[in-house]
Amino acid sequence: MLDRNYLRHHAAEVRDVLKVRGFDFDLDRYAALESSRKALQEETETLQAERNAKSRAIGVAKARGEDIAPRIAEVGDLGRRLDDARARFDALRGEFDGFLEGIPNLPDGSVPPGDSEDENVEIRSWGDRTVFDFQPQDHVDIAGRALDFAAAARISGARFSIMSGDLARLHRALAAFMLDMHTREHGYEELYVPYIVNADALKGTGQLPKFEVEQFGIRGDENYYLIPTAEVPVTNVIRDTILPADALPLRYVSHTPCFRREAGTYGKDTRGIIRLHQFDKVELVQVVEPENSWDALEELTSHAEAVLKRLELPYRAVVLCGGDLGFAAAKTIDLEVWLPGQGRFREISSCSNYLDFQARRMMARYRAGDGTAFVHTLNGSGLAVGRSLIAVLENHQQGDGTVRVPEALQPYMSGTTRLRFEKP
RNA sequence: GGAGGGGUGGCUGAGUGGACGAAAGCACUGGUCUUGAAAACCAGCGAGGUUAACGCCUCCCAGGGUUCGAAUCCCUGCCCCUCCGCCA
Repeated sequence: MLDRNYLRHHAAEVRDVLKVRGFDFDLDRYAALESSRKALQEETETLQAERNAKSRAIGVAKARGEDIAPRIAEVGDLGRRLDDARARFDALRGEFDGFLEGIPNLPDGSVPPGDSEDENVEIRSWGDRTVFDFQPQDHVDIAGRALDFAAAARISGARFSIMSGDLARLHRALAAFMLDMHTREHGYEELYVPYIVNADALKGTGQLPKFEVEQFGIRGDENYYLIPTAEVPVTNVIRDTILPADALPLRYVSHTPCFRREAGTYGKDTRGIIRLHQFDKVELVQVVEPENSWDALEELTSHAEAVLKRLELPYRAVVLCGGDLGFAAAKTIDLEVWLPGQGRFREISSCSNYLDFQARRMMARYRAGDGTAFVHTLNGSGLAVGRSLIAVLENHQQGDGTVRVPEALQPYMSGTTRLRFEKP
């Protein structure tokens, strides 16, 4: 949610900045809503003030033992007029709130223009694209019988998977490794959180009301949803709170499954486990003082990068262009890992600074000097576990059909250095 | 699932339908005193909206209702606690 007060004085500027992300801010509608708001608020509050004054006078008169009947008569239809004004004001406010909730965050000045991911800008890269002296396979062929889509389809449907044996174990090892690294080396506190959240939580982080179709709702209960990312429960930990200044920064890491409808992606990434309705992710969340959030974005991104390096996976970092930027983010740096099976870089982490956009929706504040101020929130994948699994399989495959277990993962695999998966 | 008891500021906790955004204590901030600190004393101290400002408005879990007037009375929901039952 944008700052209403800022919007009031910089509406035209906001419209121009939002063009960077291809959002059309309706200045006329905004002006109309704002002027109605002002008129209705004034009318309502004037009537309230009048009612308060008269009621108070009745109280005083009664205490003195005077006859209050004439005073009550004087109130007349004030109550009805007030109810009427308030009803109109409430209706307008609902409309206004809906309008404001639908406005995405302002992109930072450093966000490059562009309409699609093709216009994202690479800012750095690490490692060389893996080369093979044999014909590399993709993760589906490497994993062989350890990946069962047919059974998953029978149980659940398309875009689900079942992993077995060493593959399931490798998946678990990746998550455990990431959690340990972030808690022991990067100063994050591990959180175990609910996988089902209410609508307010999703509203707080910005998935609702605009992206309802991408969420899995719980049947029979409009208010409950499966989490699309740990960002939702973890960031909402601070909803409706005023944190003491010395509590910041908060650094949380959480491993959860993520559930996404993947609406609008039919026919895309249908092979393998690149895009599923359910996948695991280790998520990093930071809550910081406003002046530190840009440094925090760099830091958080470097924490995610550290995982890729330790797993010996070549990657590049790109800044998302305006058109590719998520609704709530002011700036996002994606980490893309090299996938030999696809011959291209694919997103494996998305690190964003939301500034006070989420904090404003969540009413998450801290004590700053005399008063309170909204915190800044950030998050990033550290990393997506399923895609990390793909990357390990494809980058560390050997000519003899085995997969080398990177040294960092070996302690989590009882020292195993090579994996061999049964072929169908 | 059954029975009962509760939700009031950062915390504890008073609050009779009328001067209550709300006693008191703790915590916190400033001051006096002190070589310094502690103690004591004095003062300040919830959040949000709106306004150029004075001010006005809203908020005592949430939503309805009664009333000239609701923290207070009524209804519904949510959450917490205790006991019983069930359960991993």
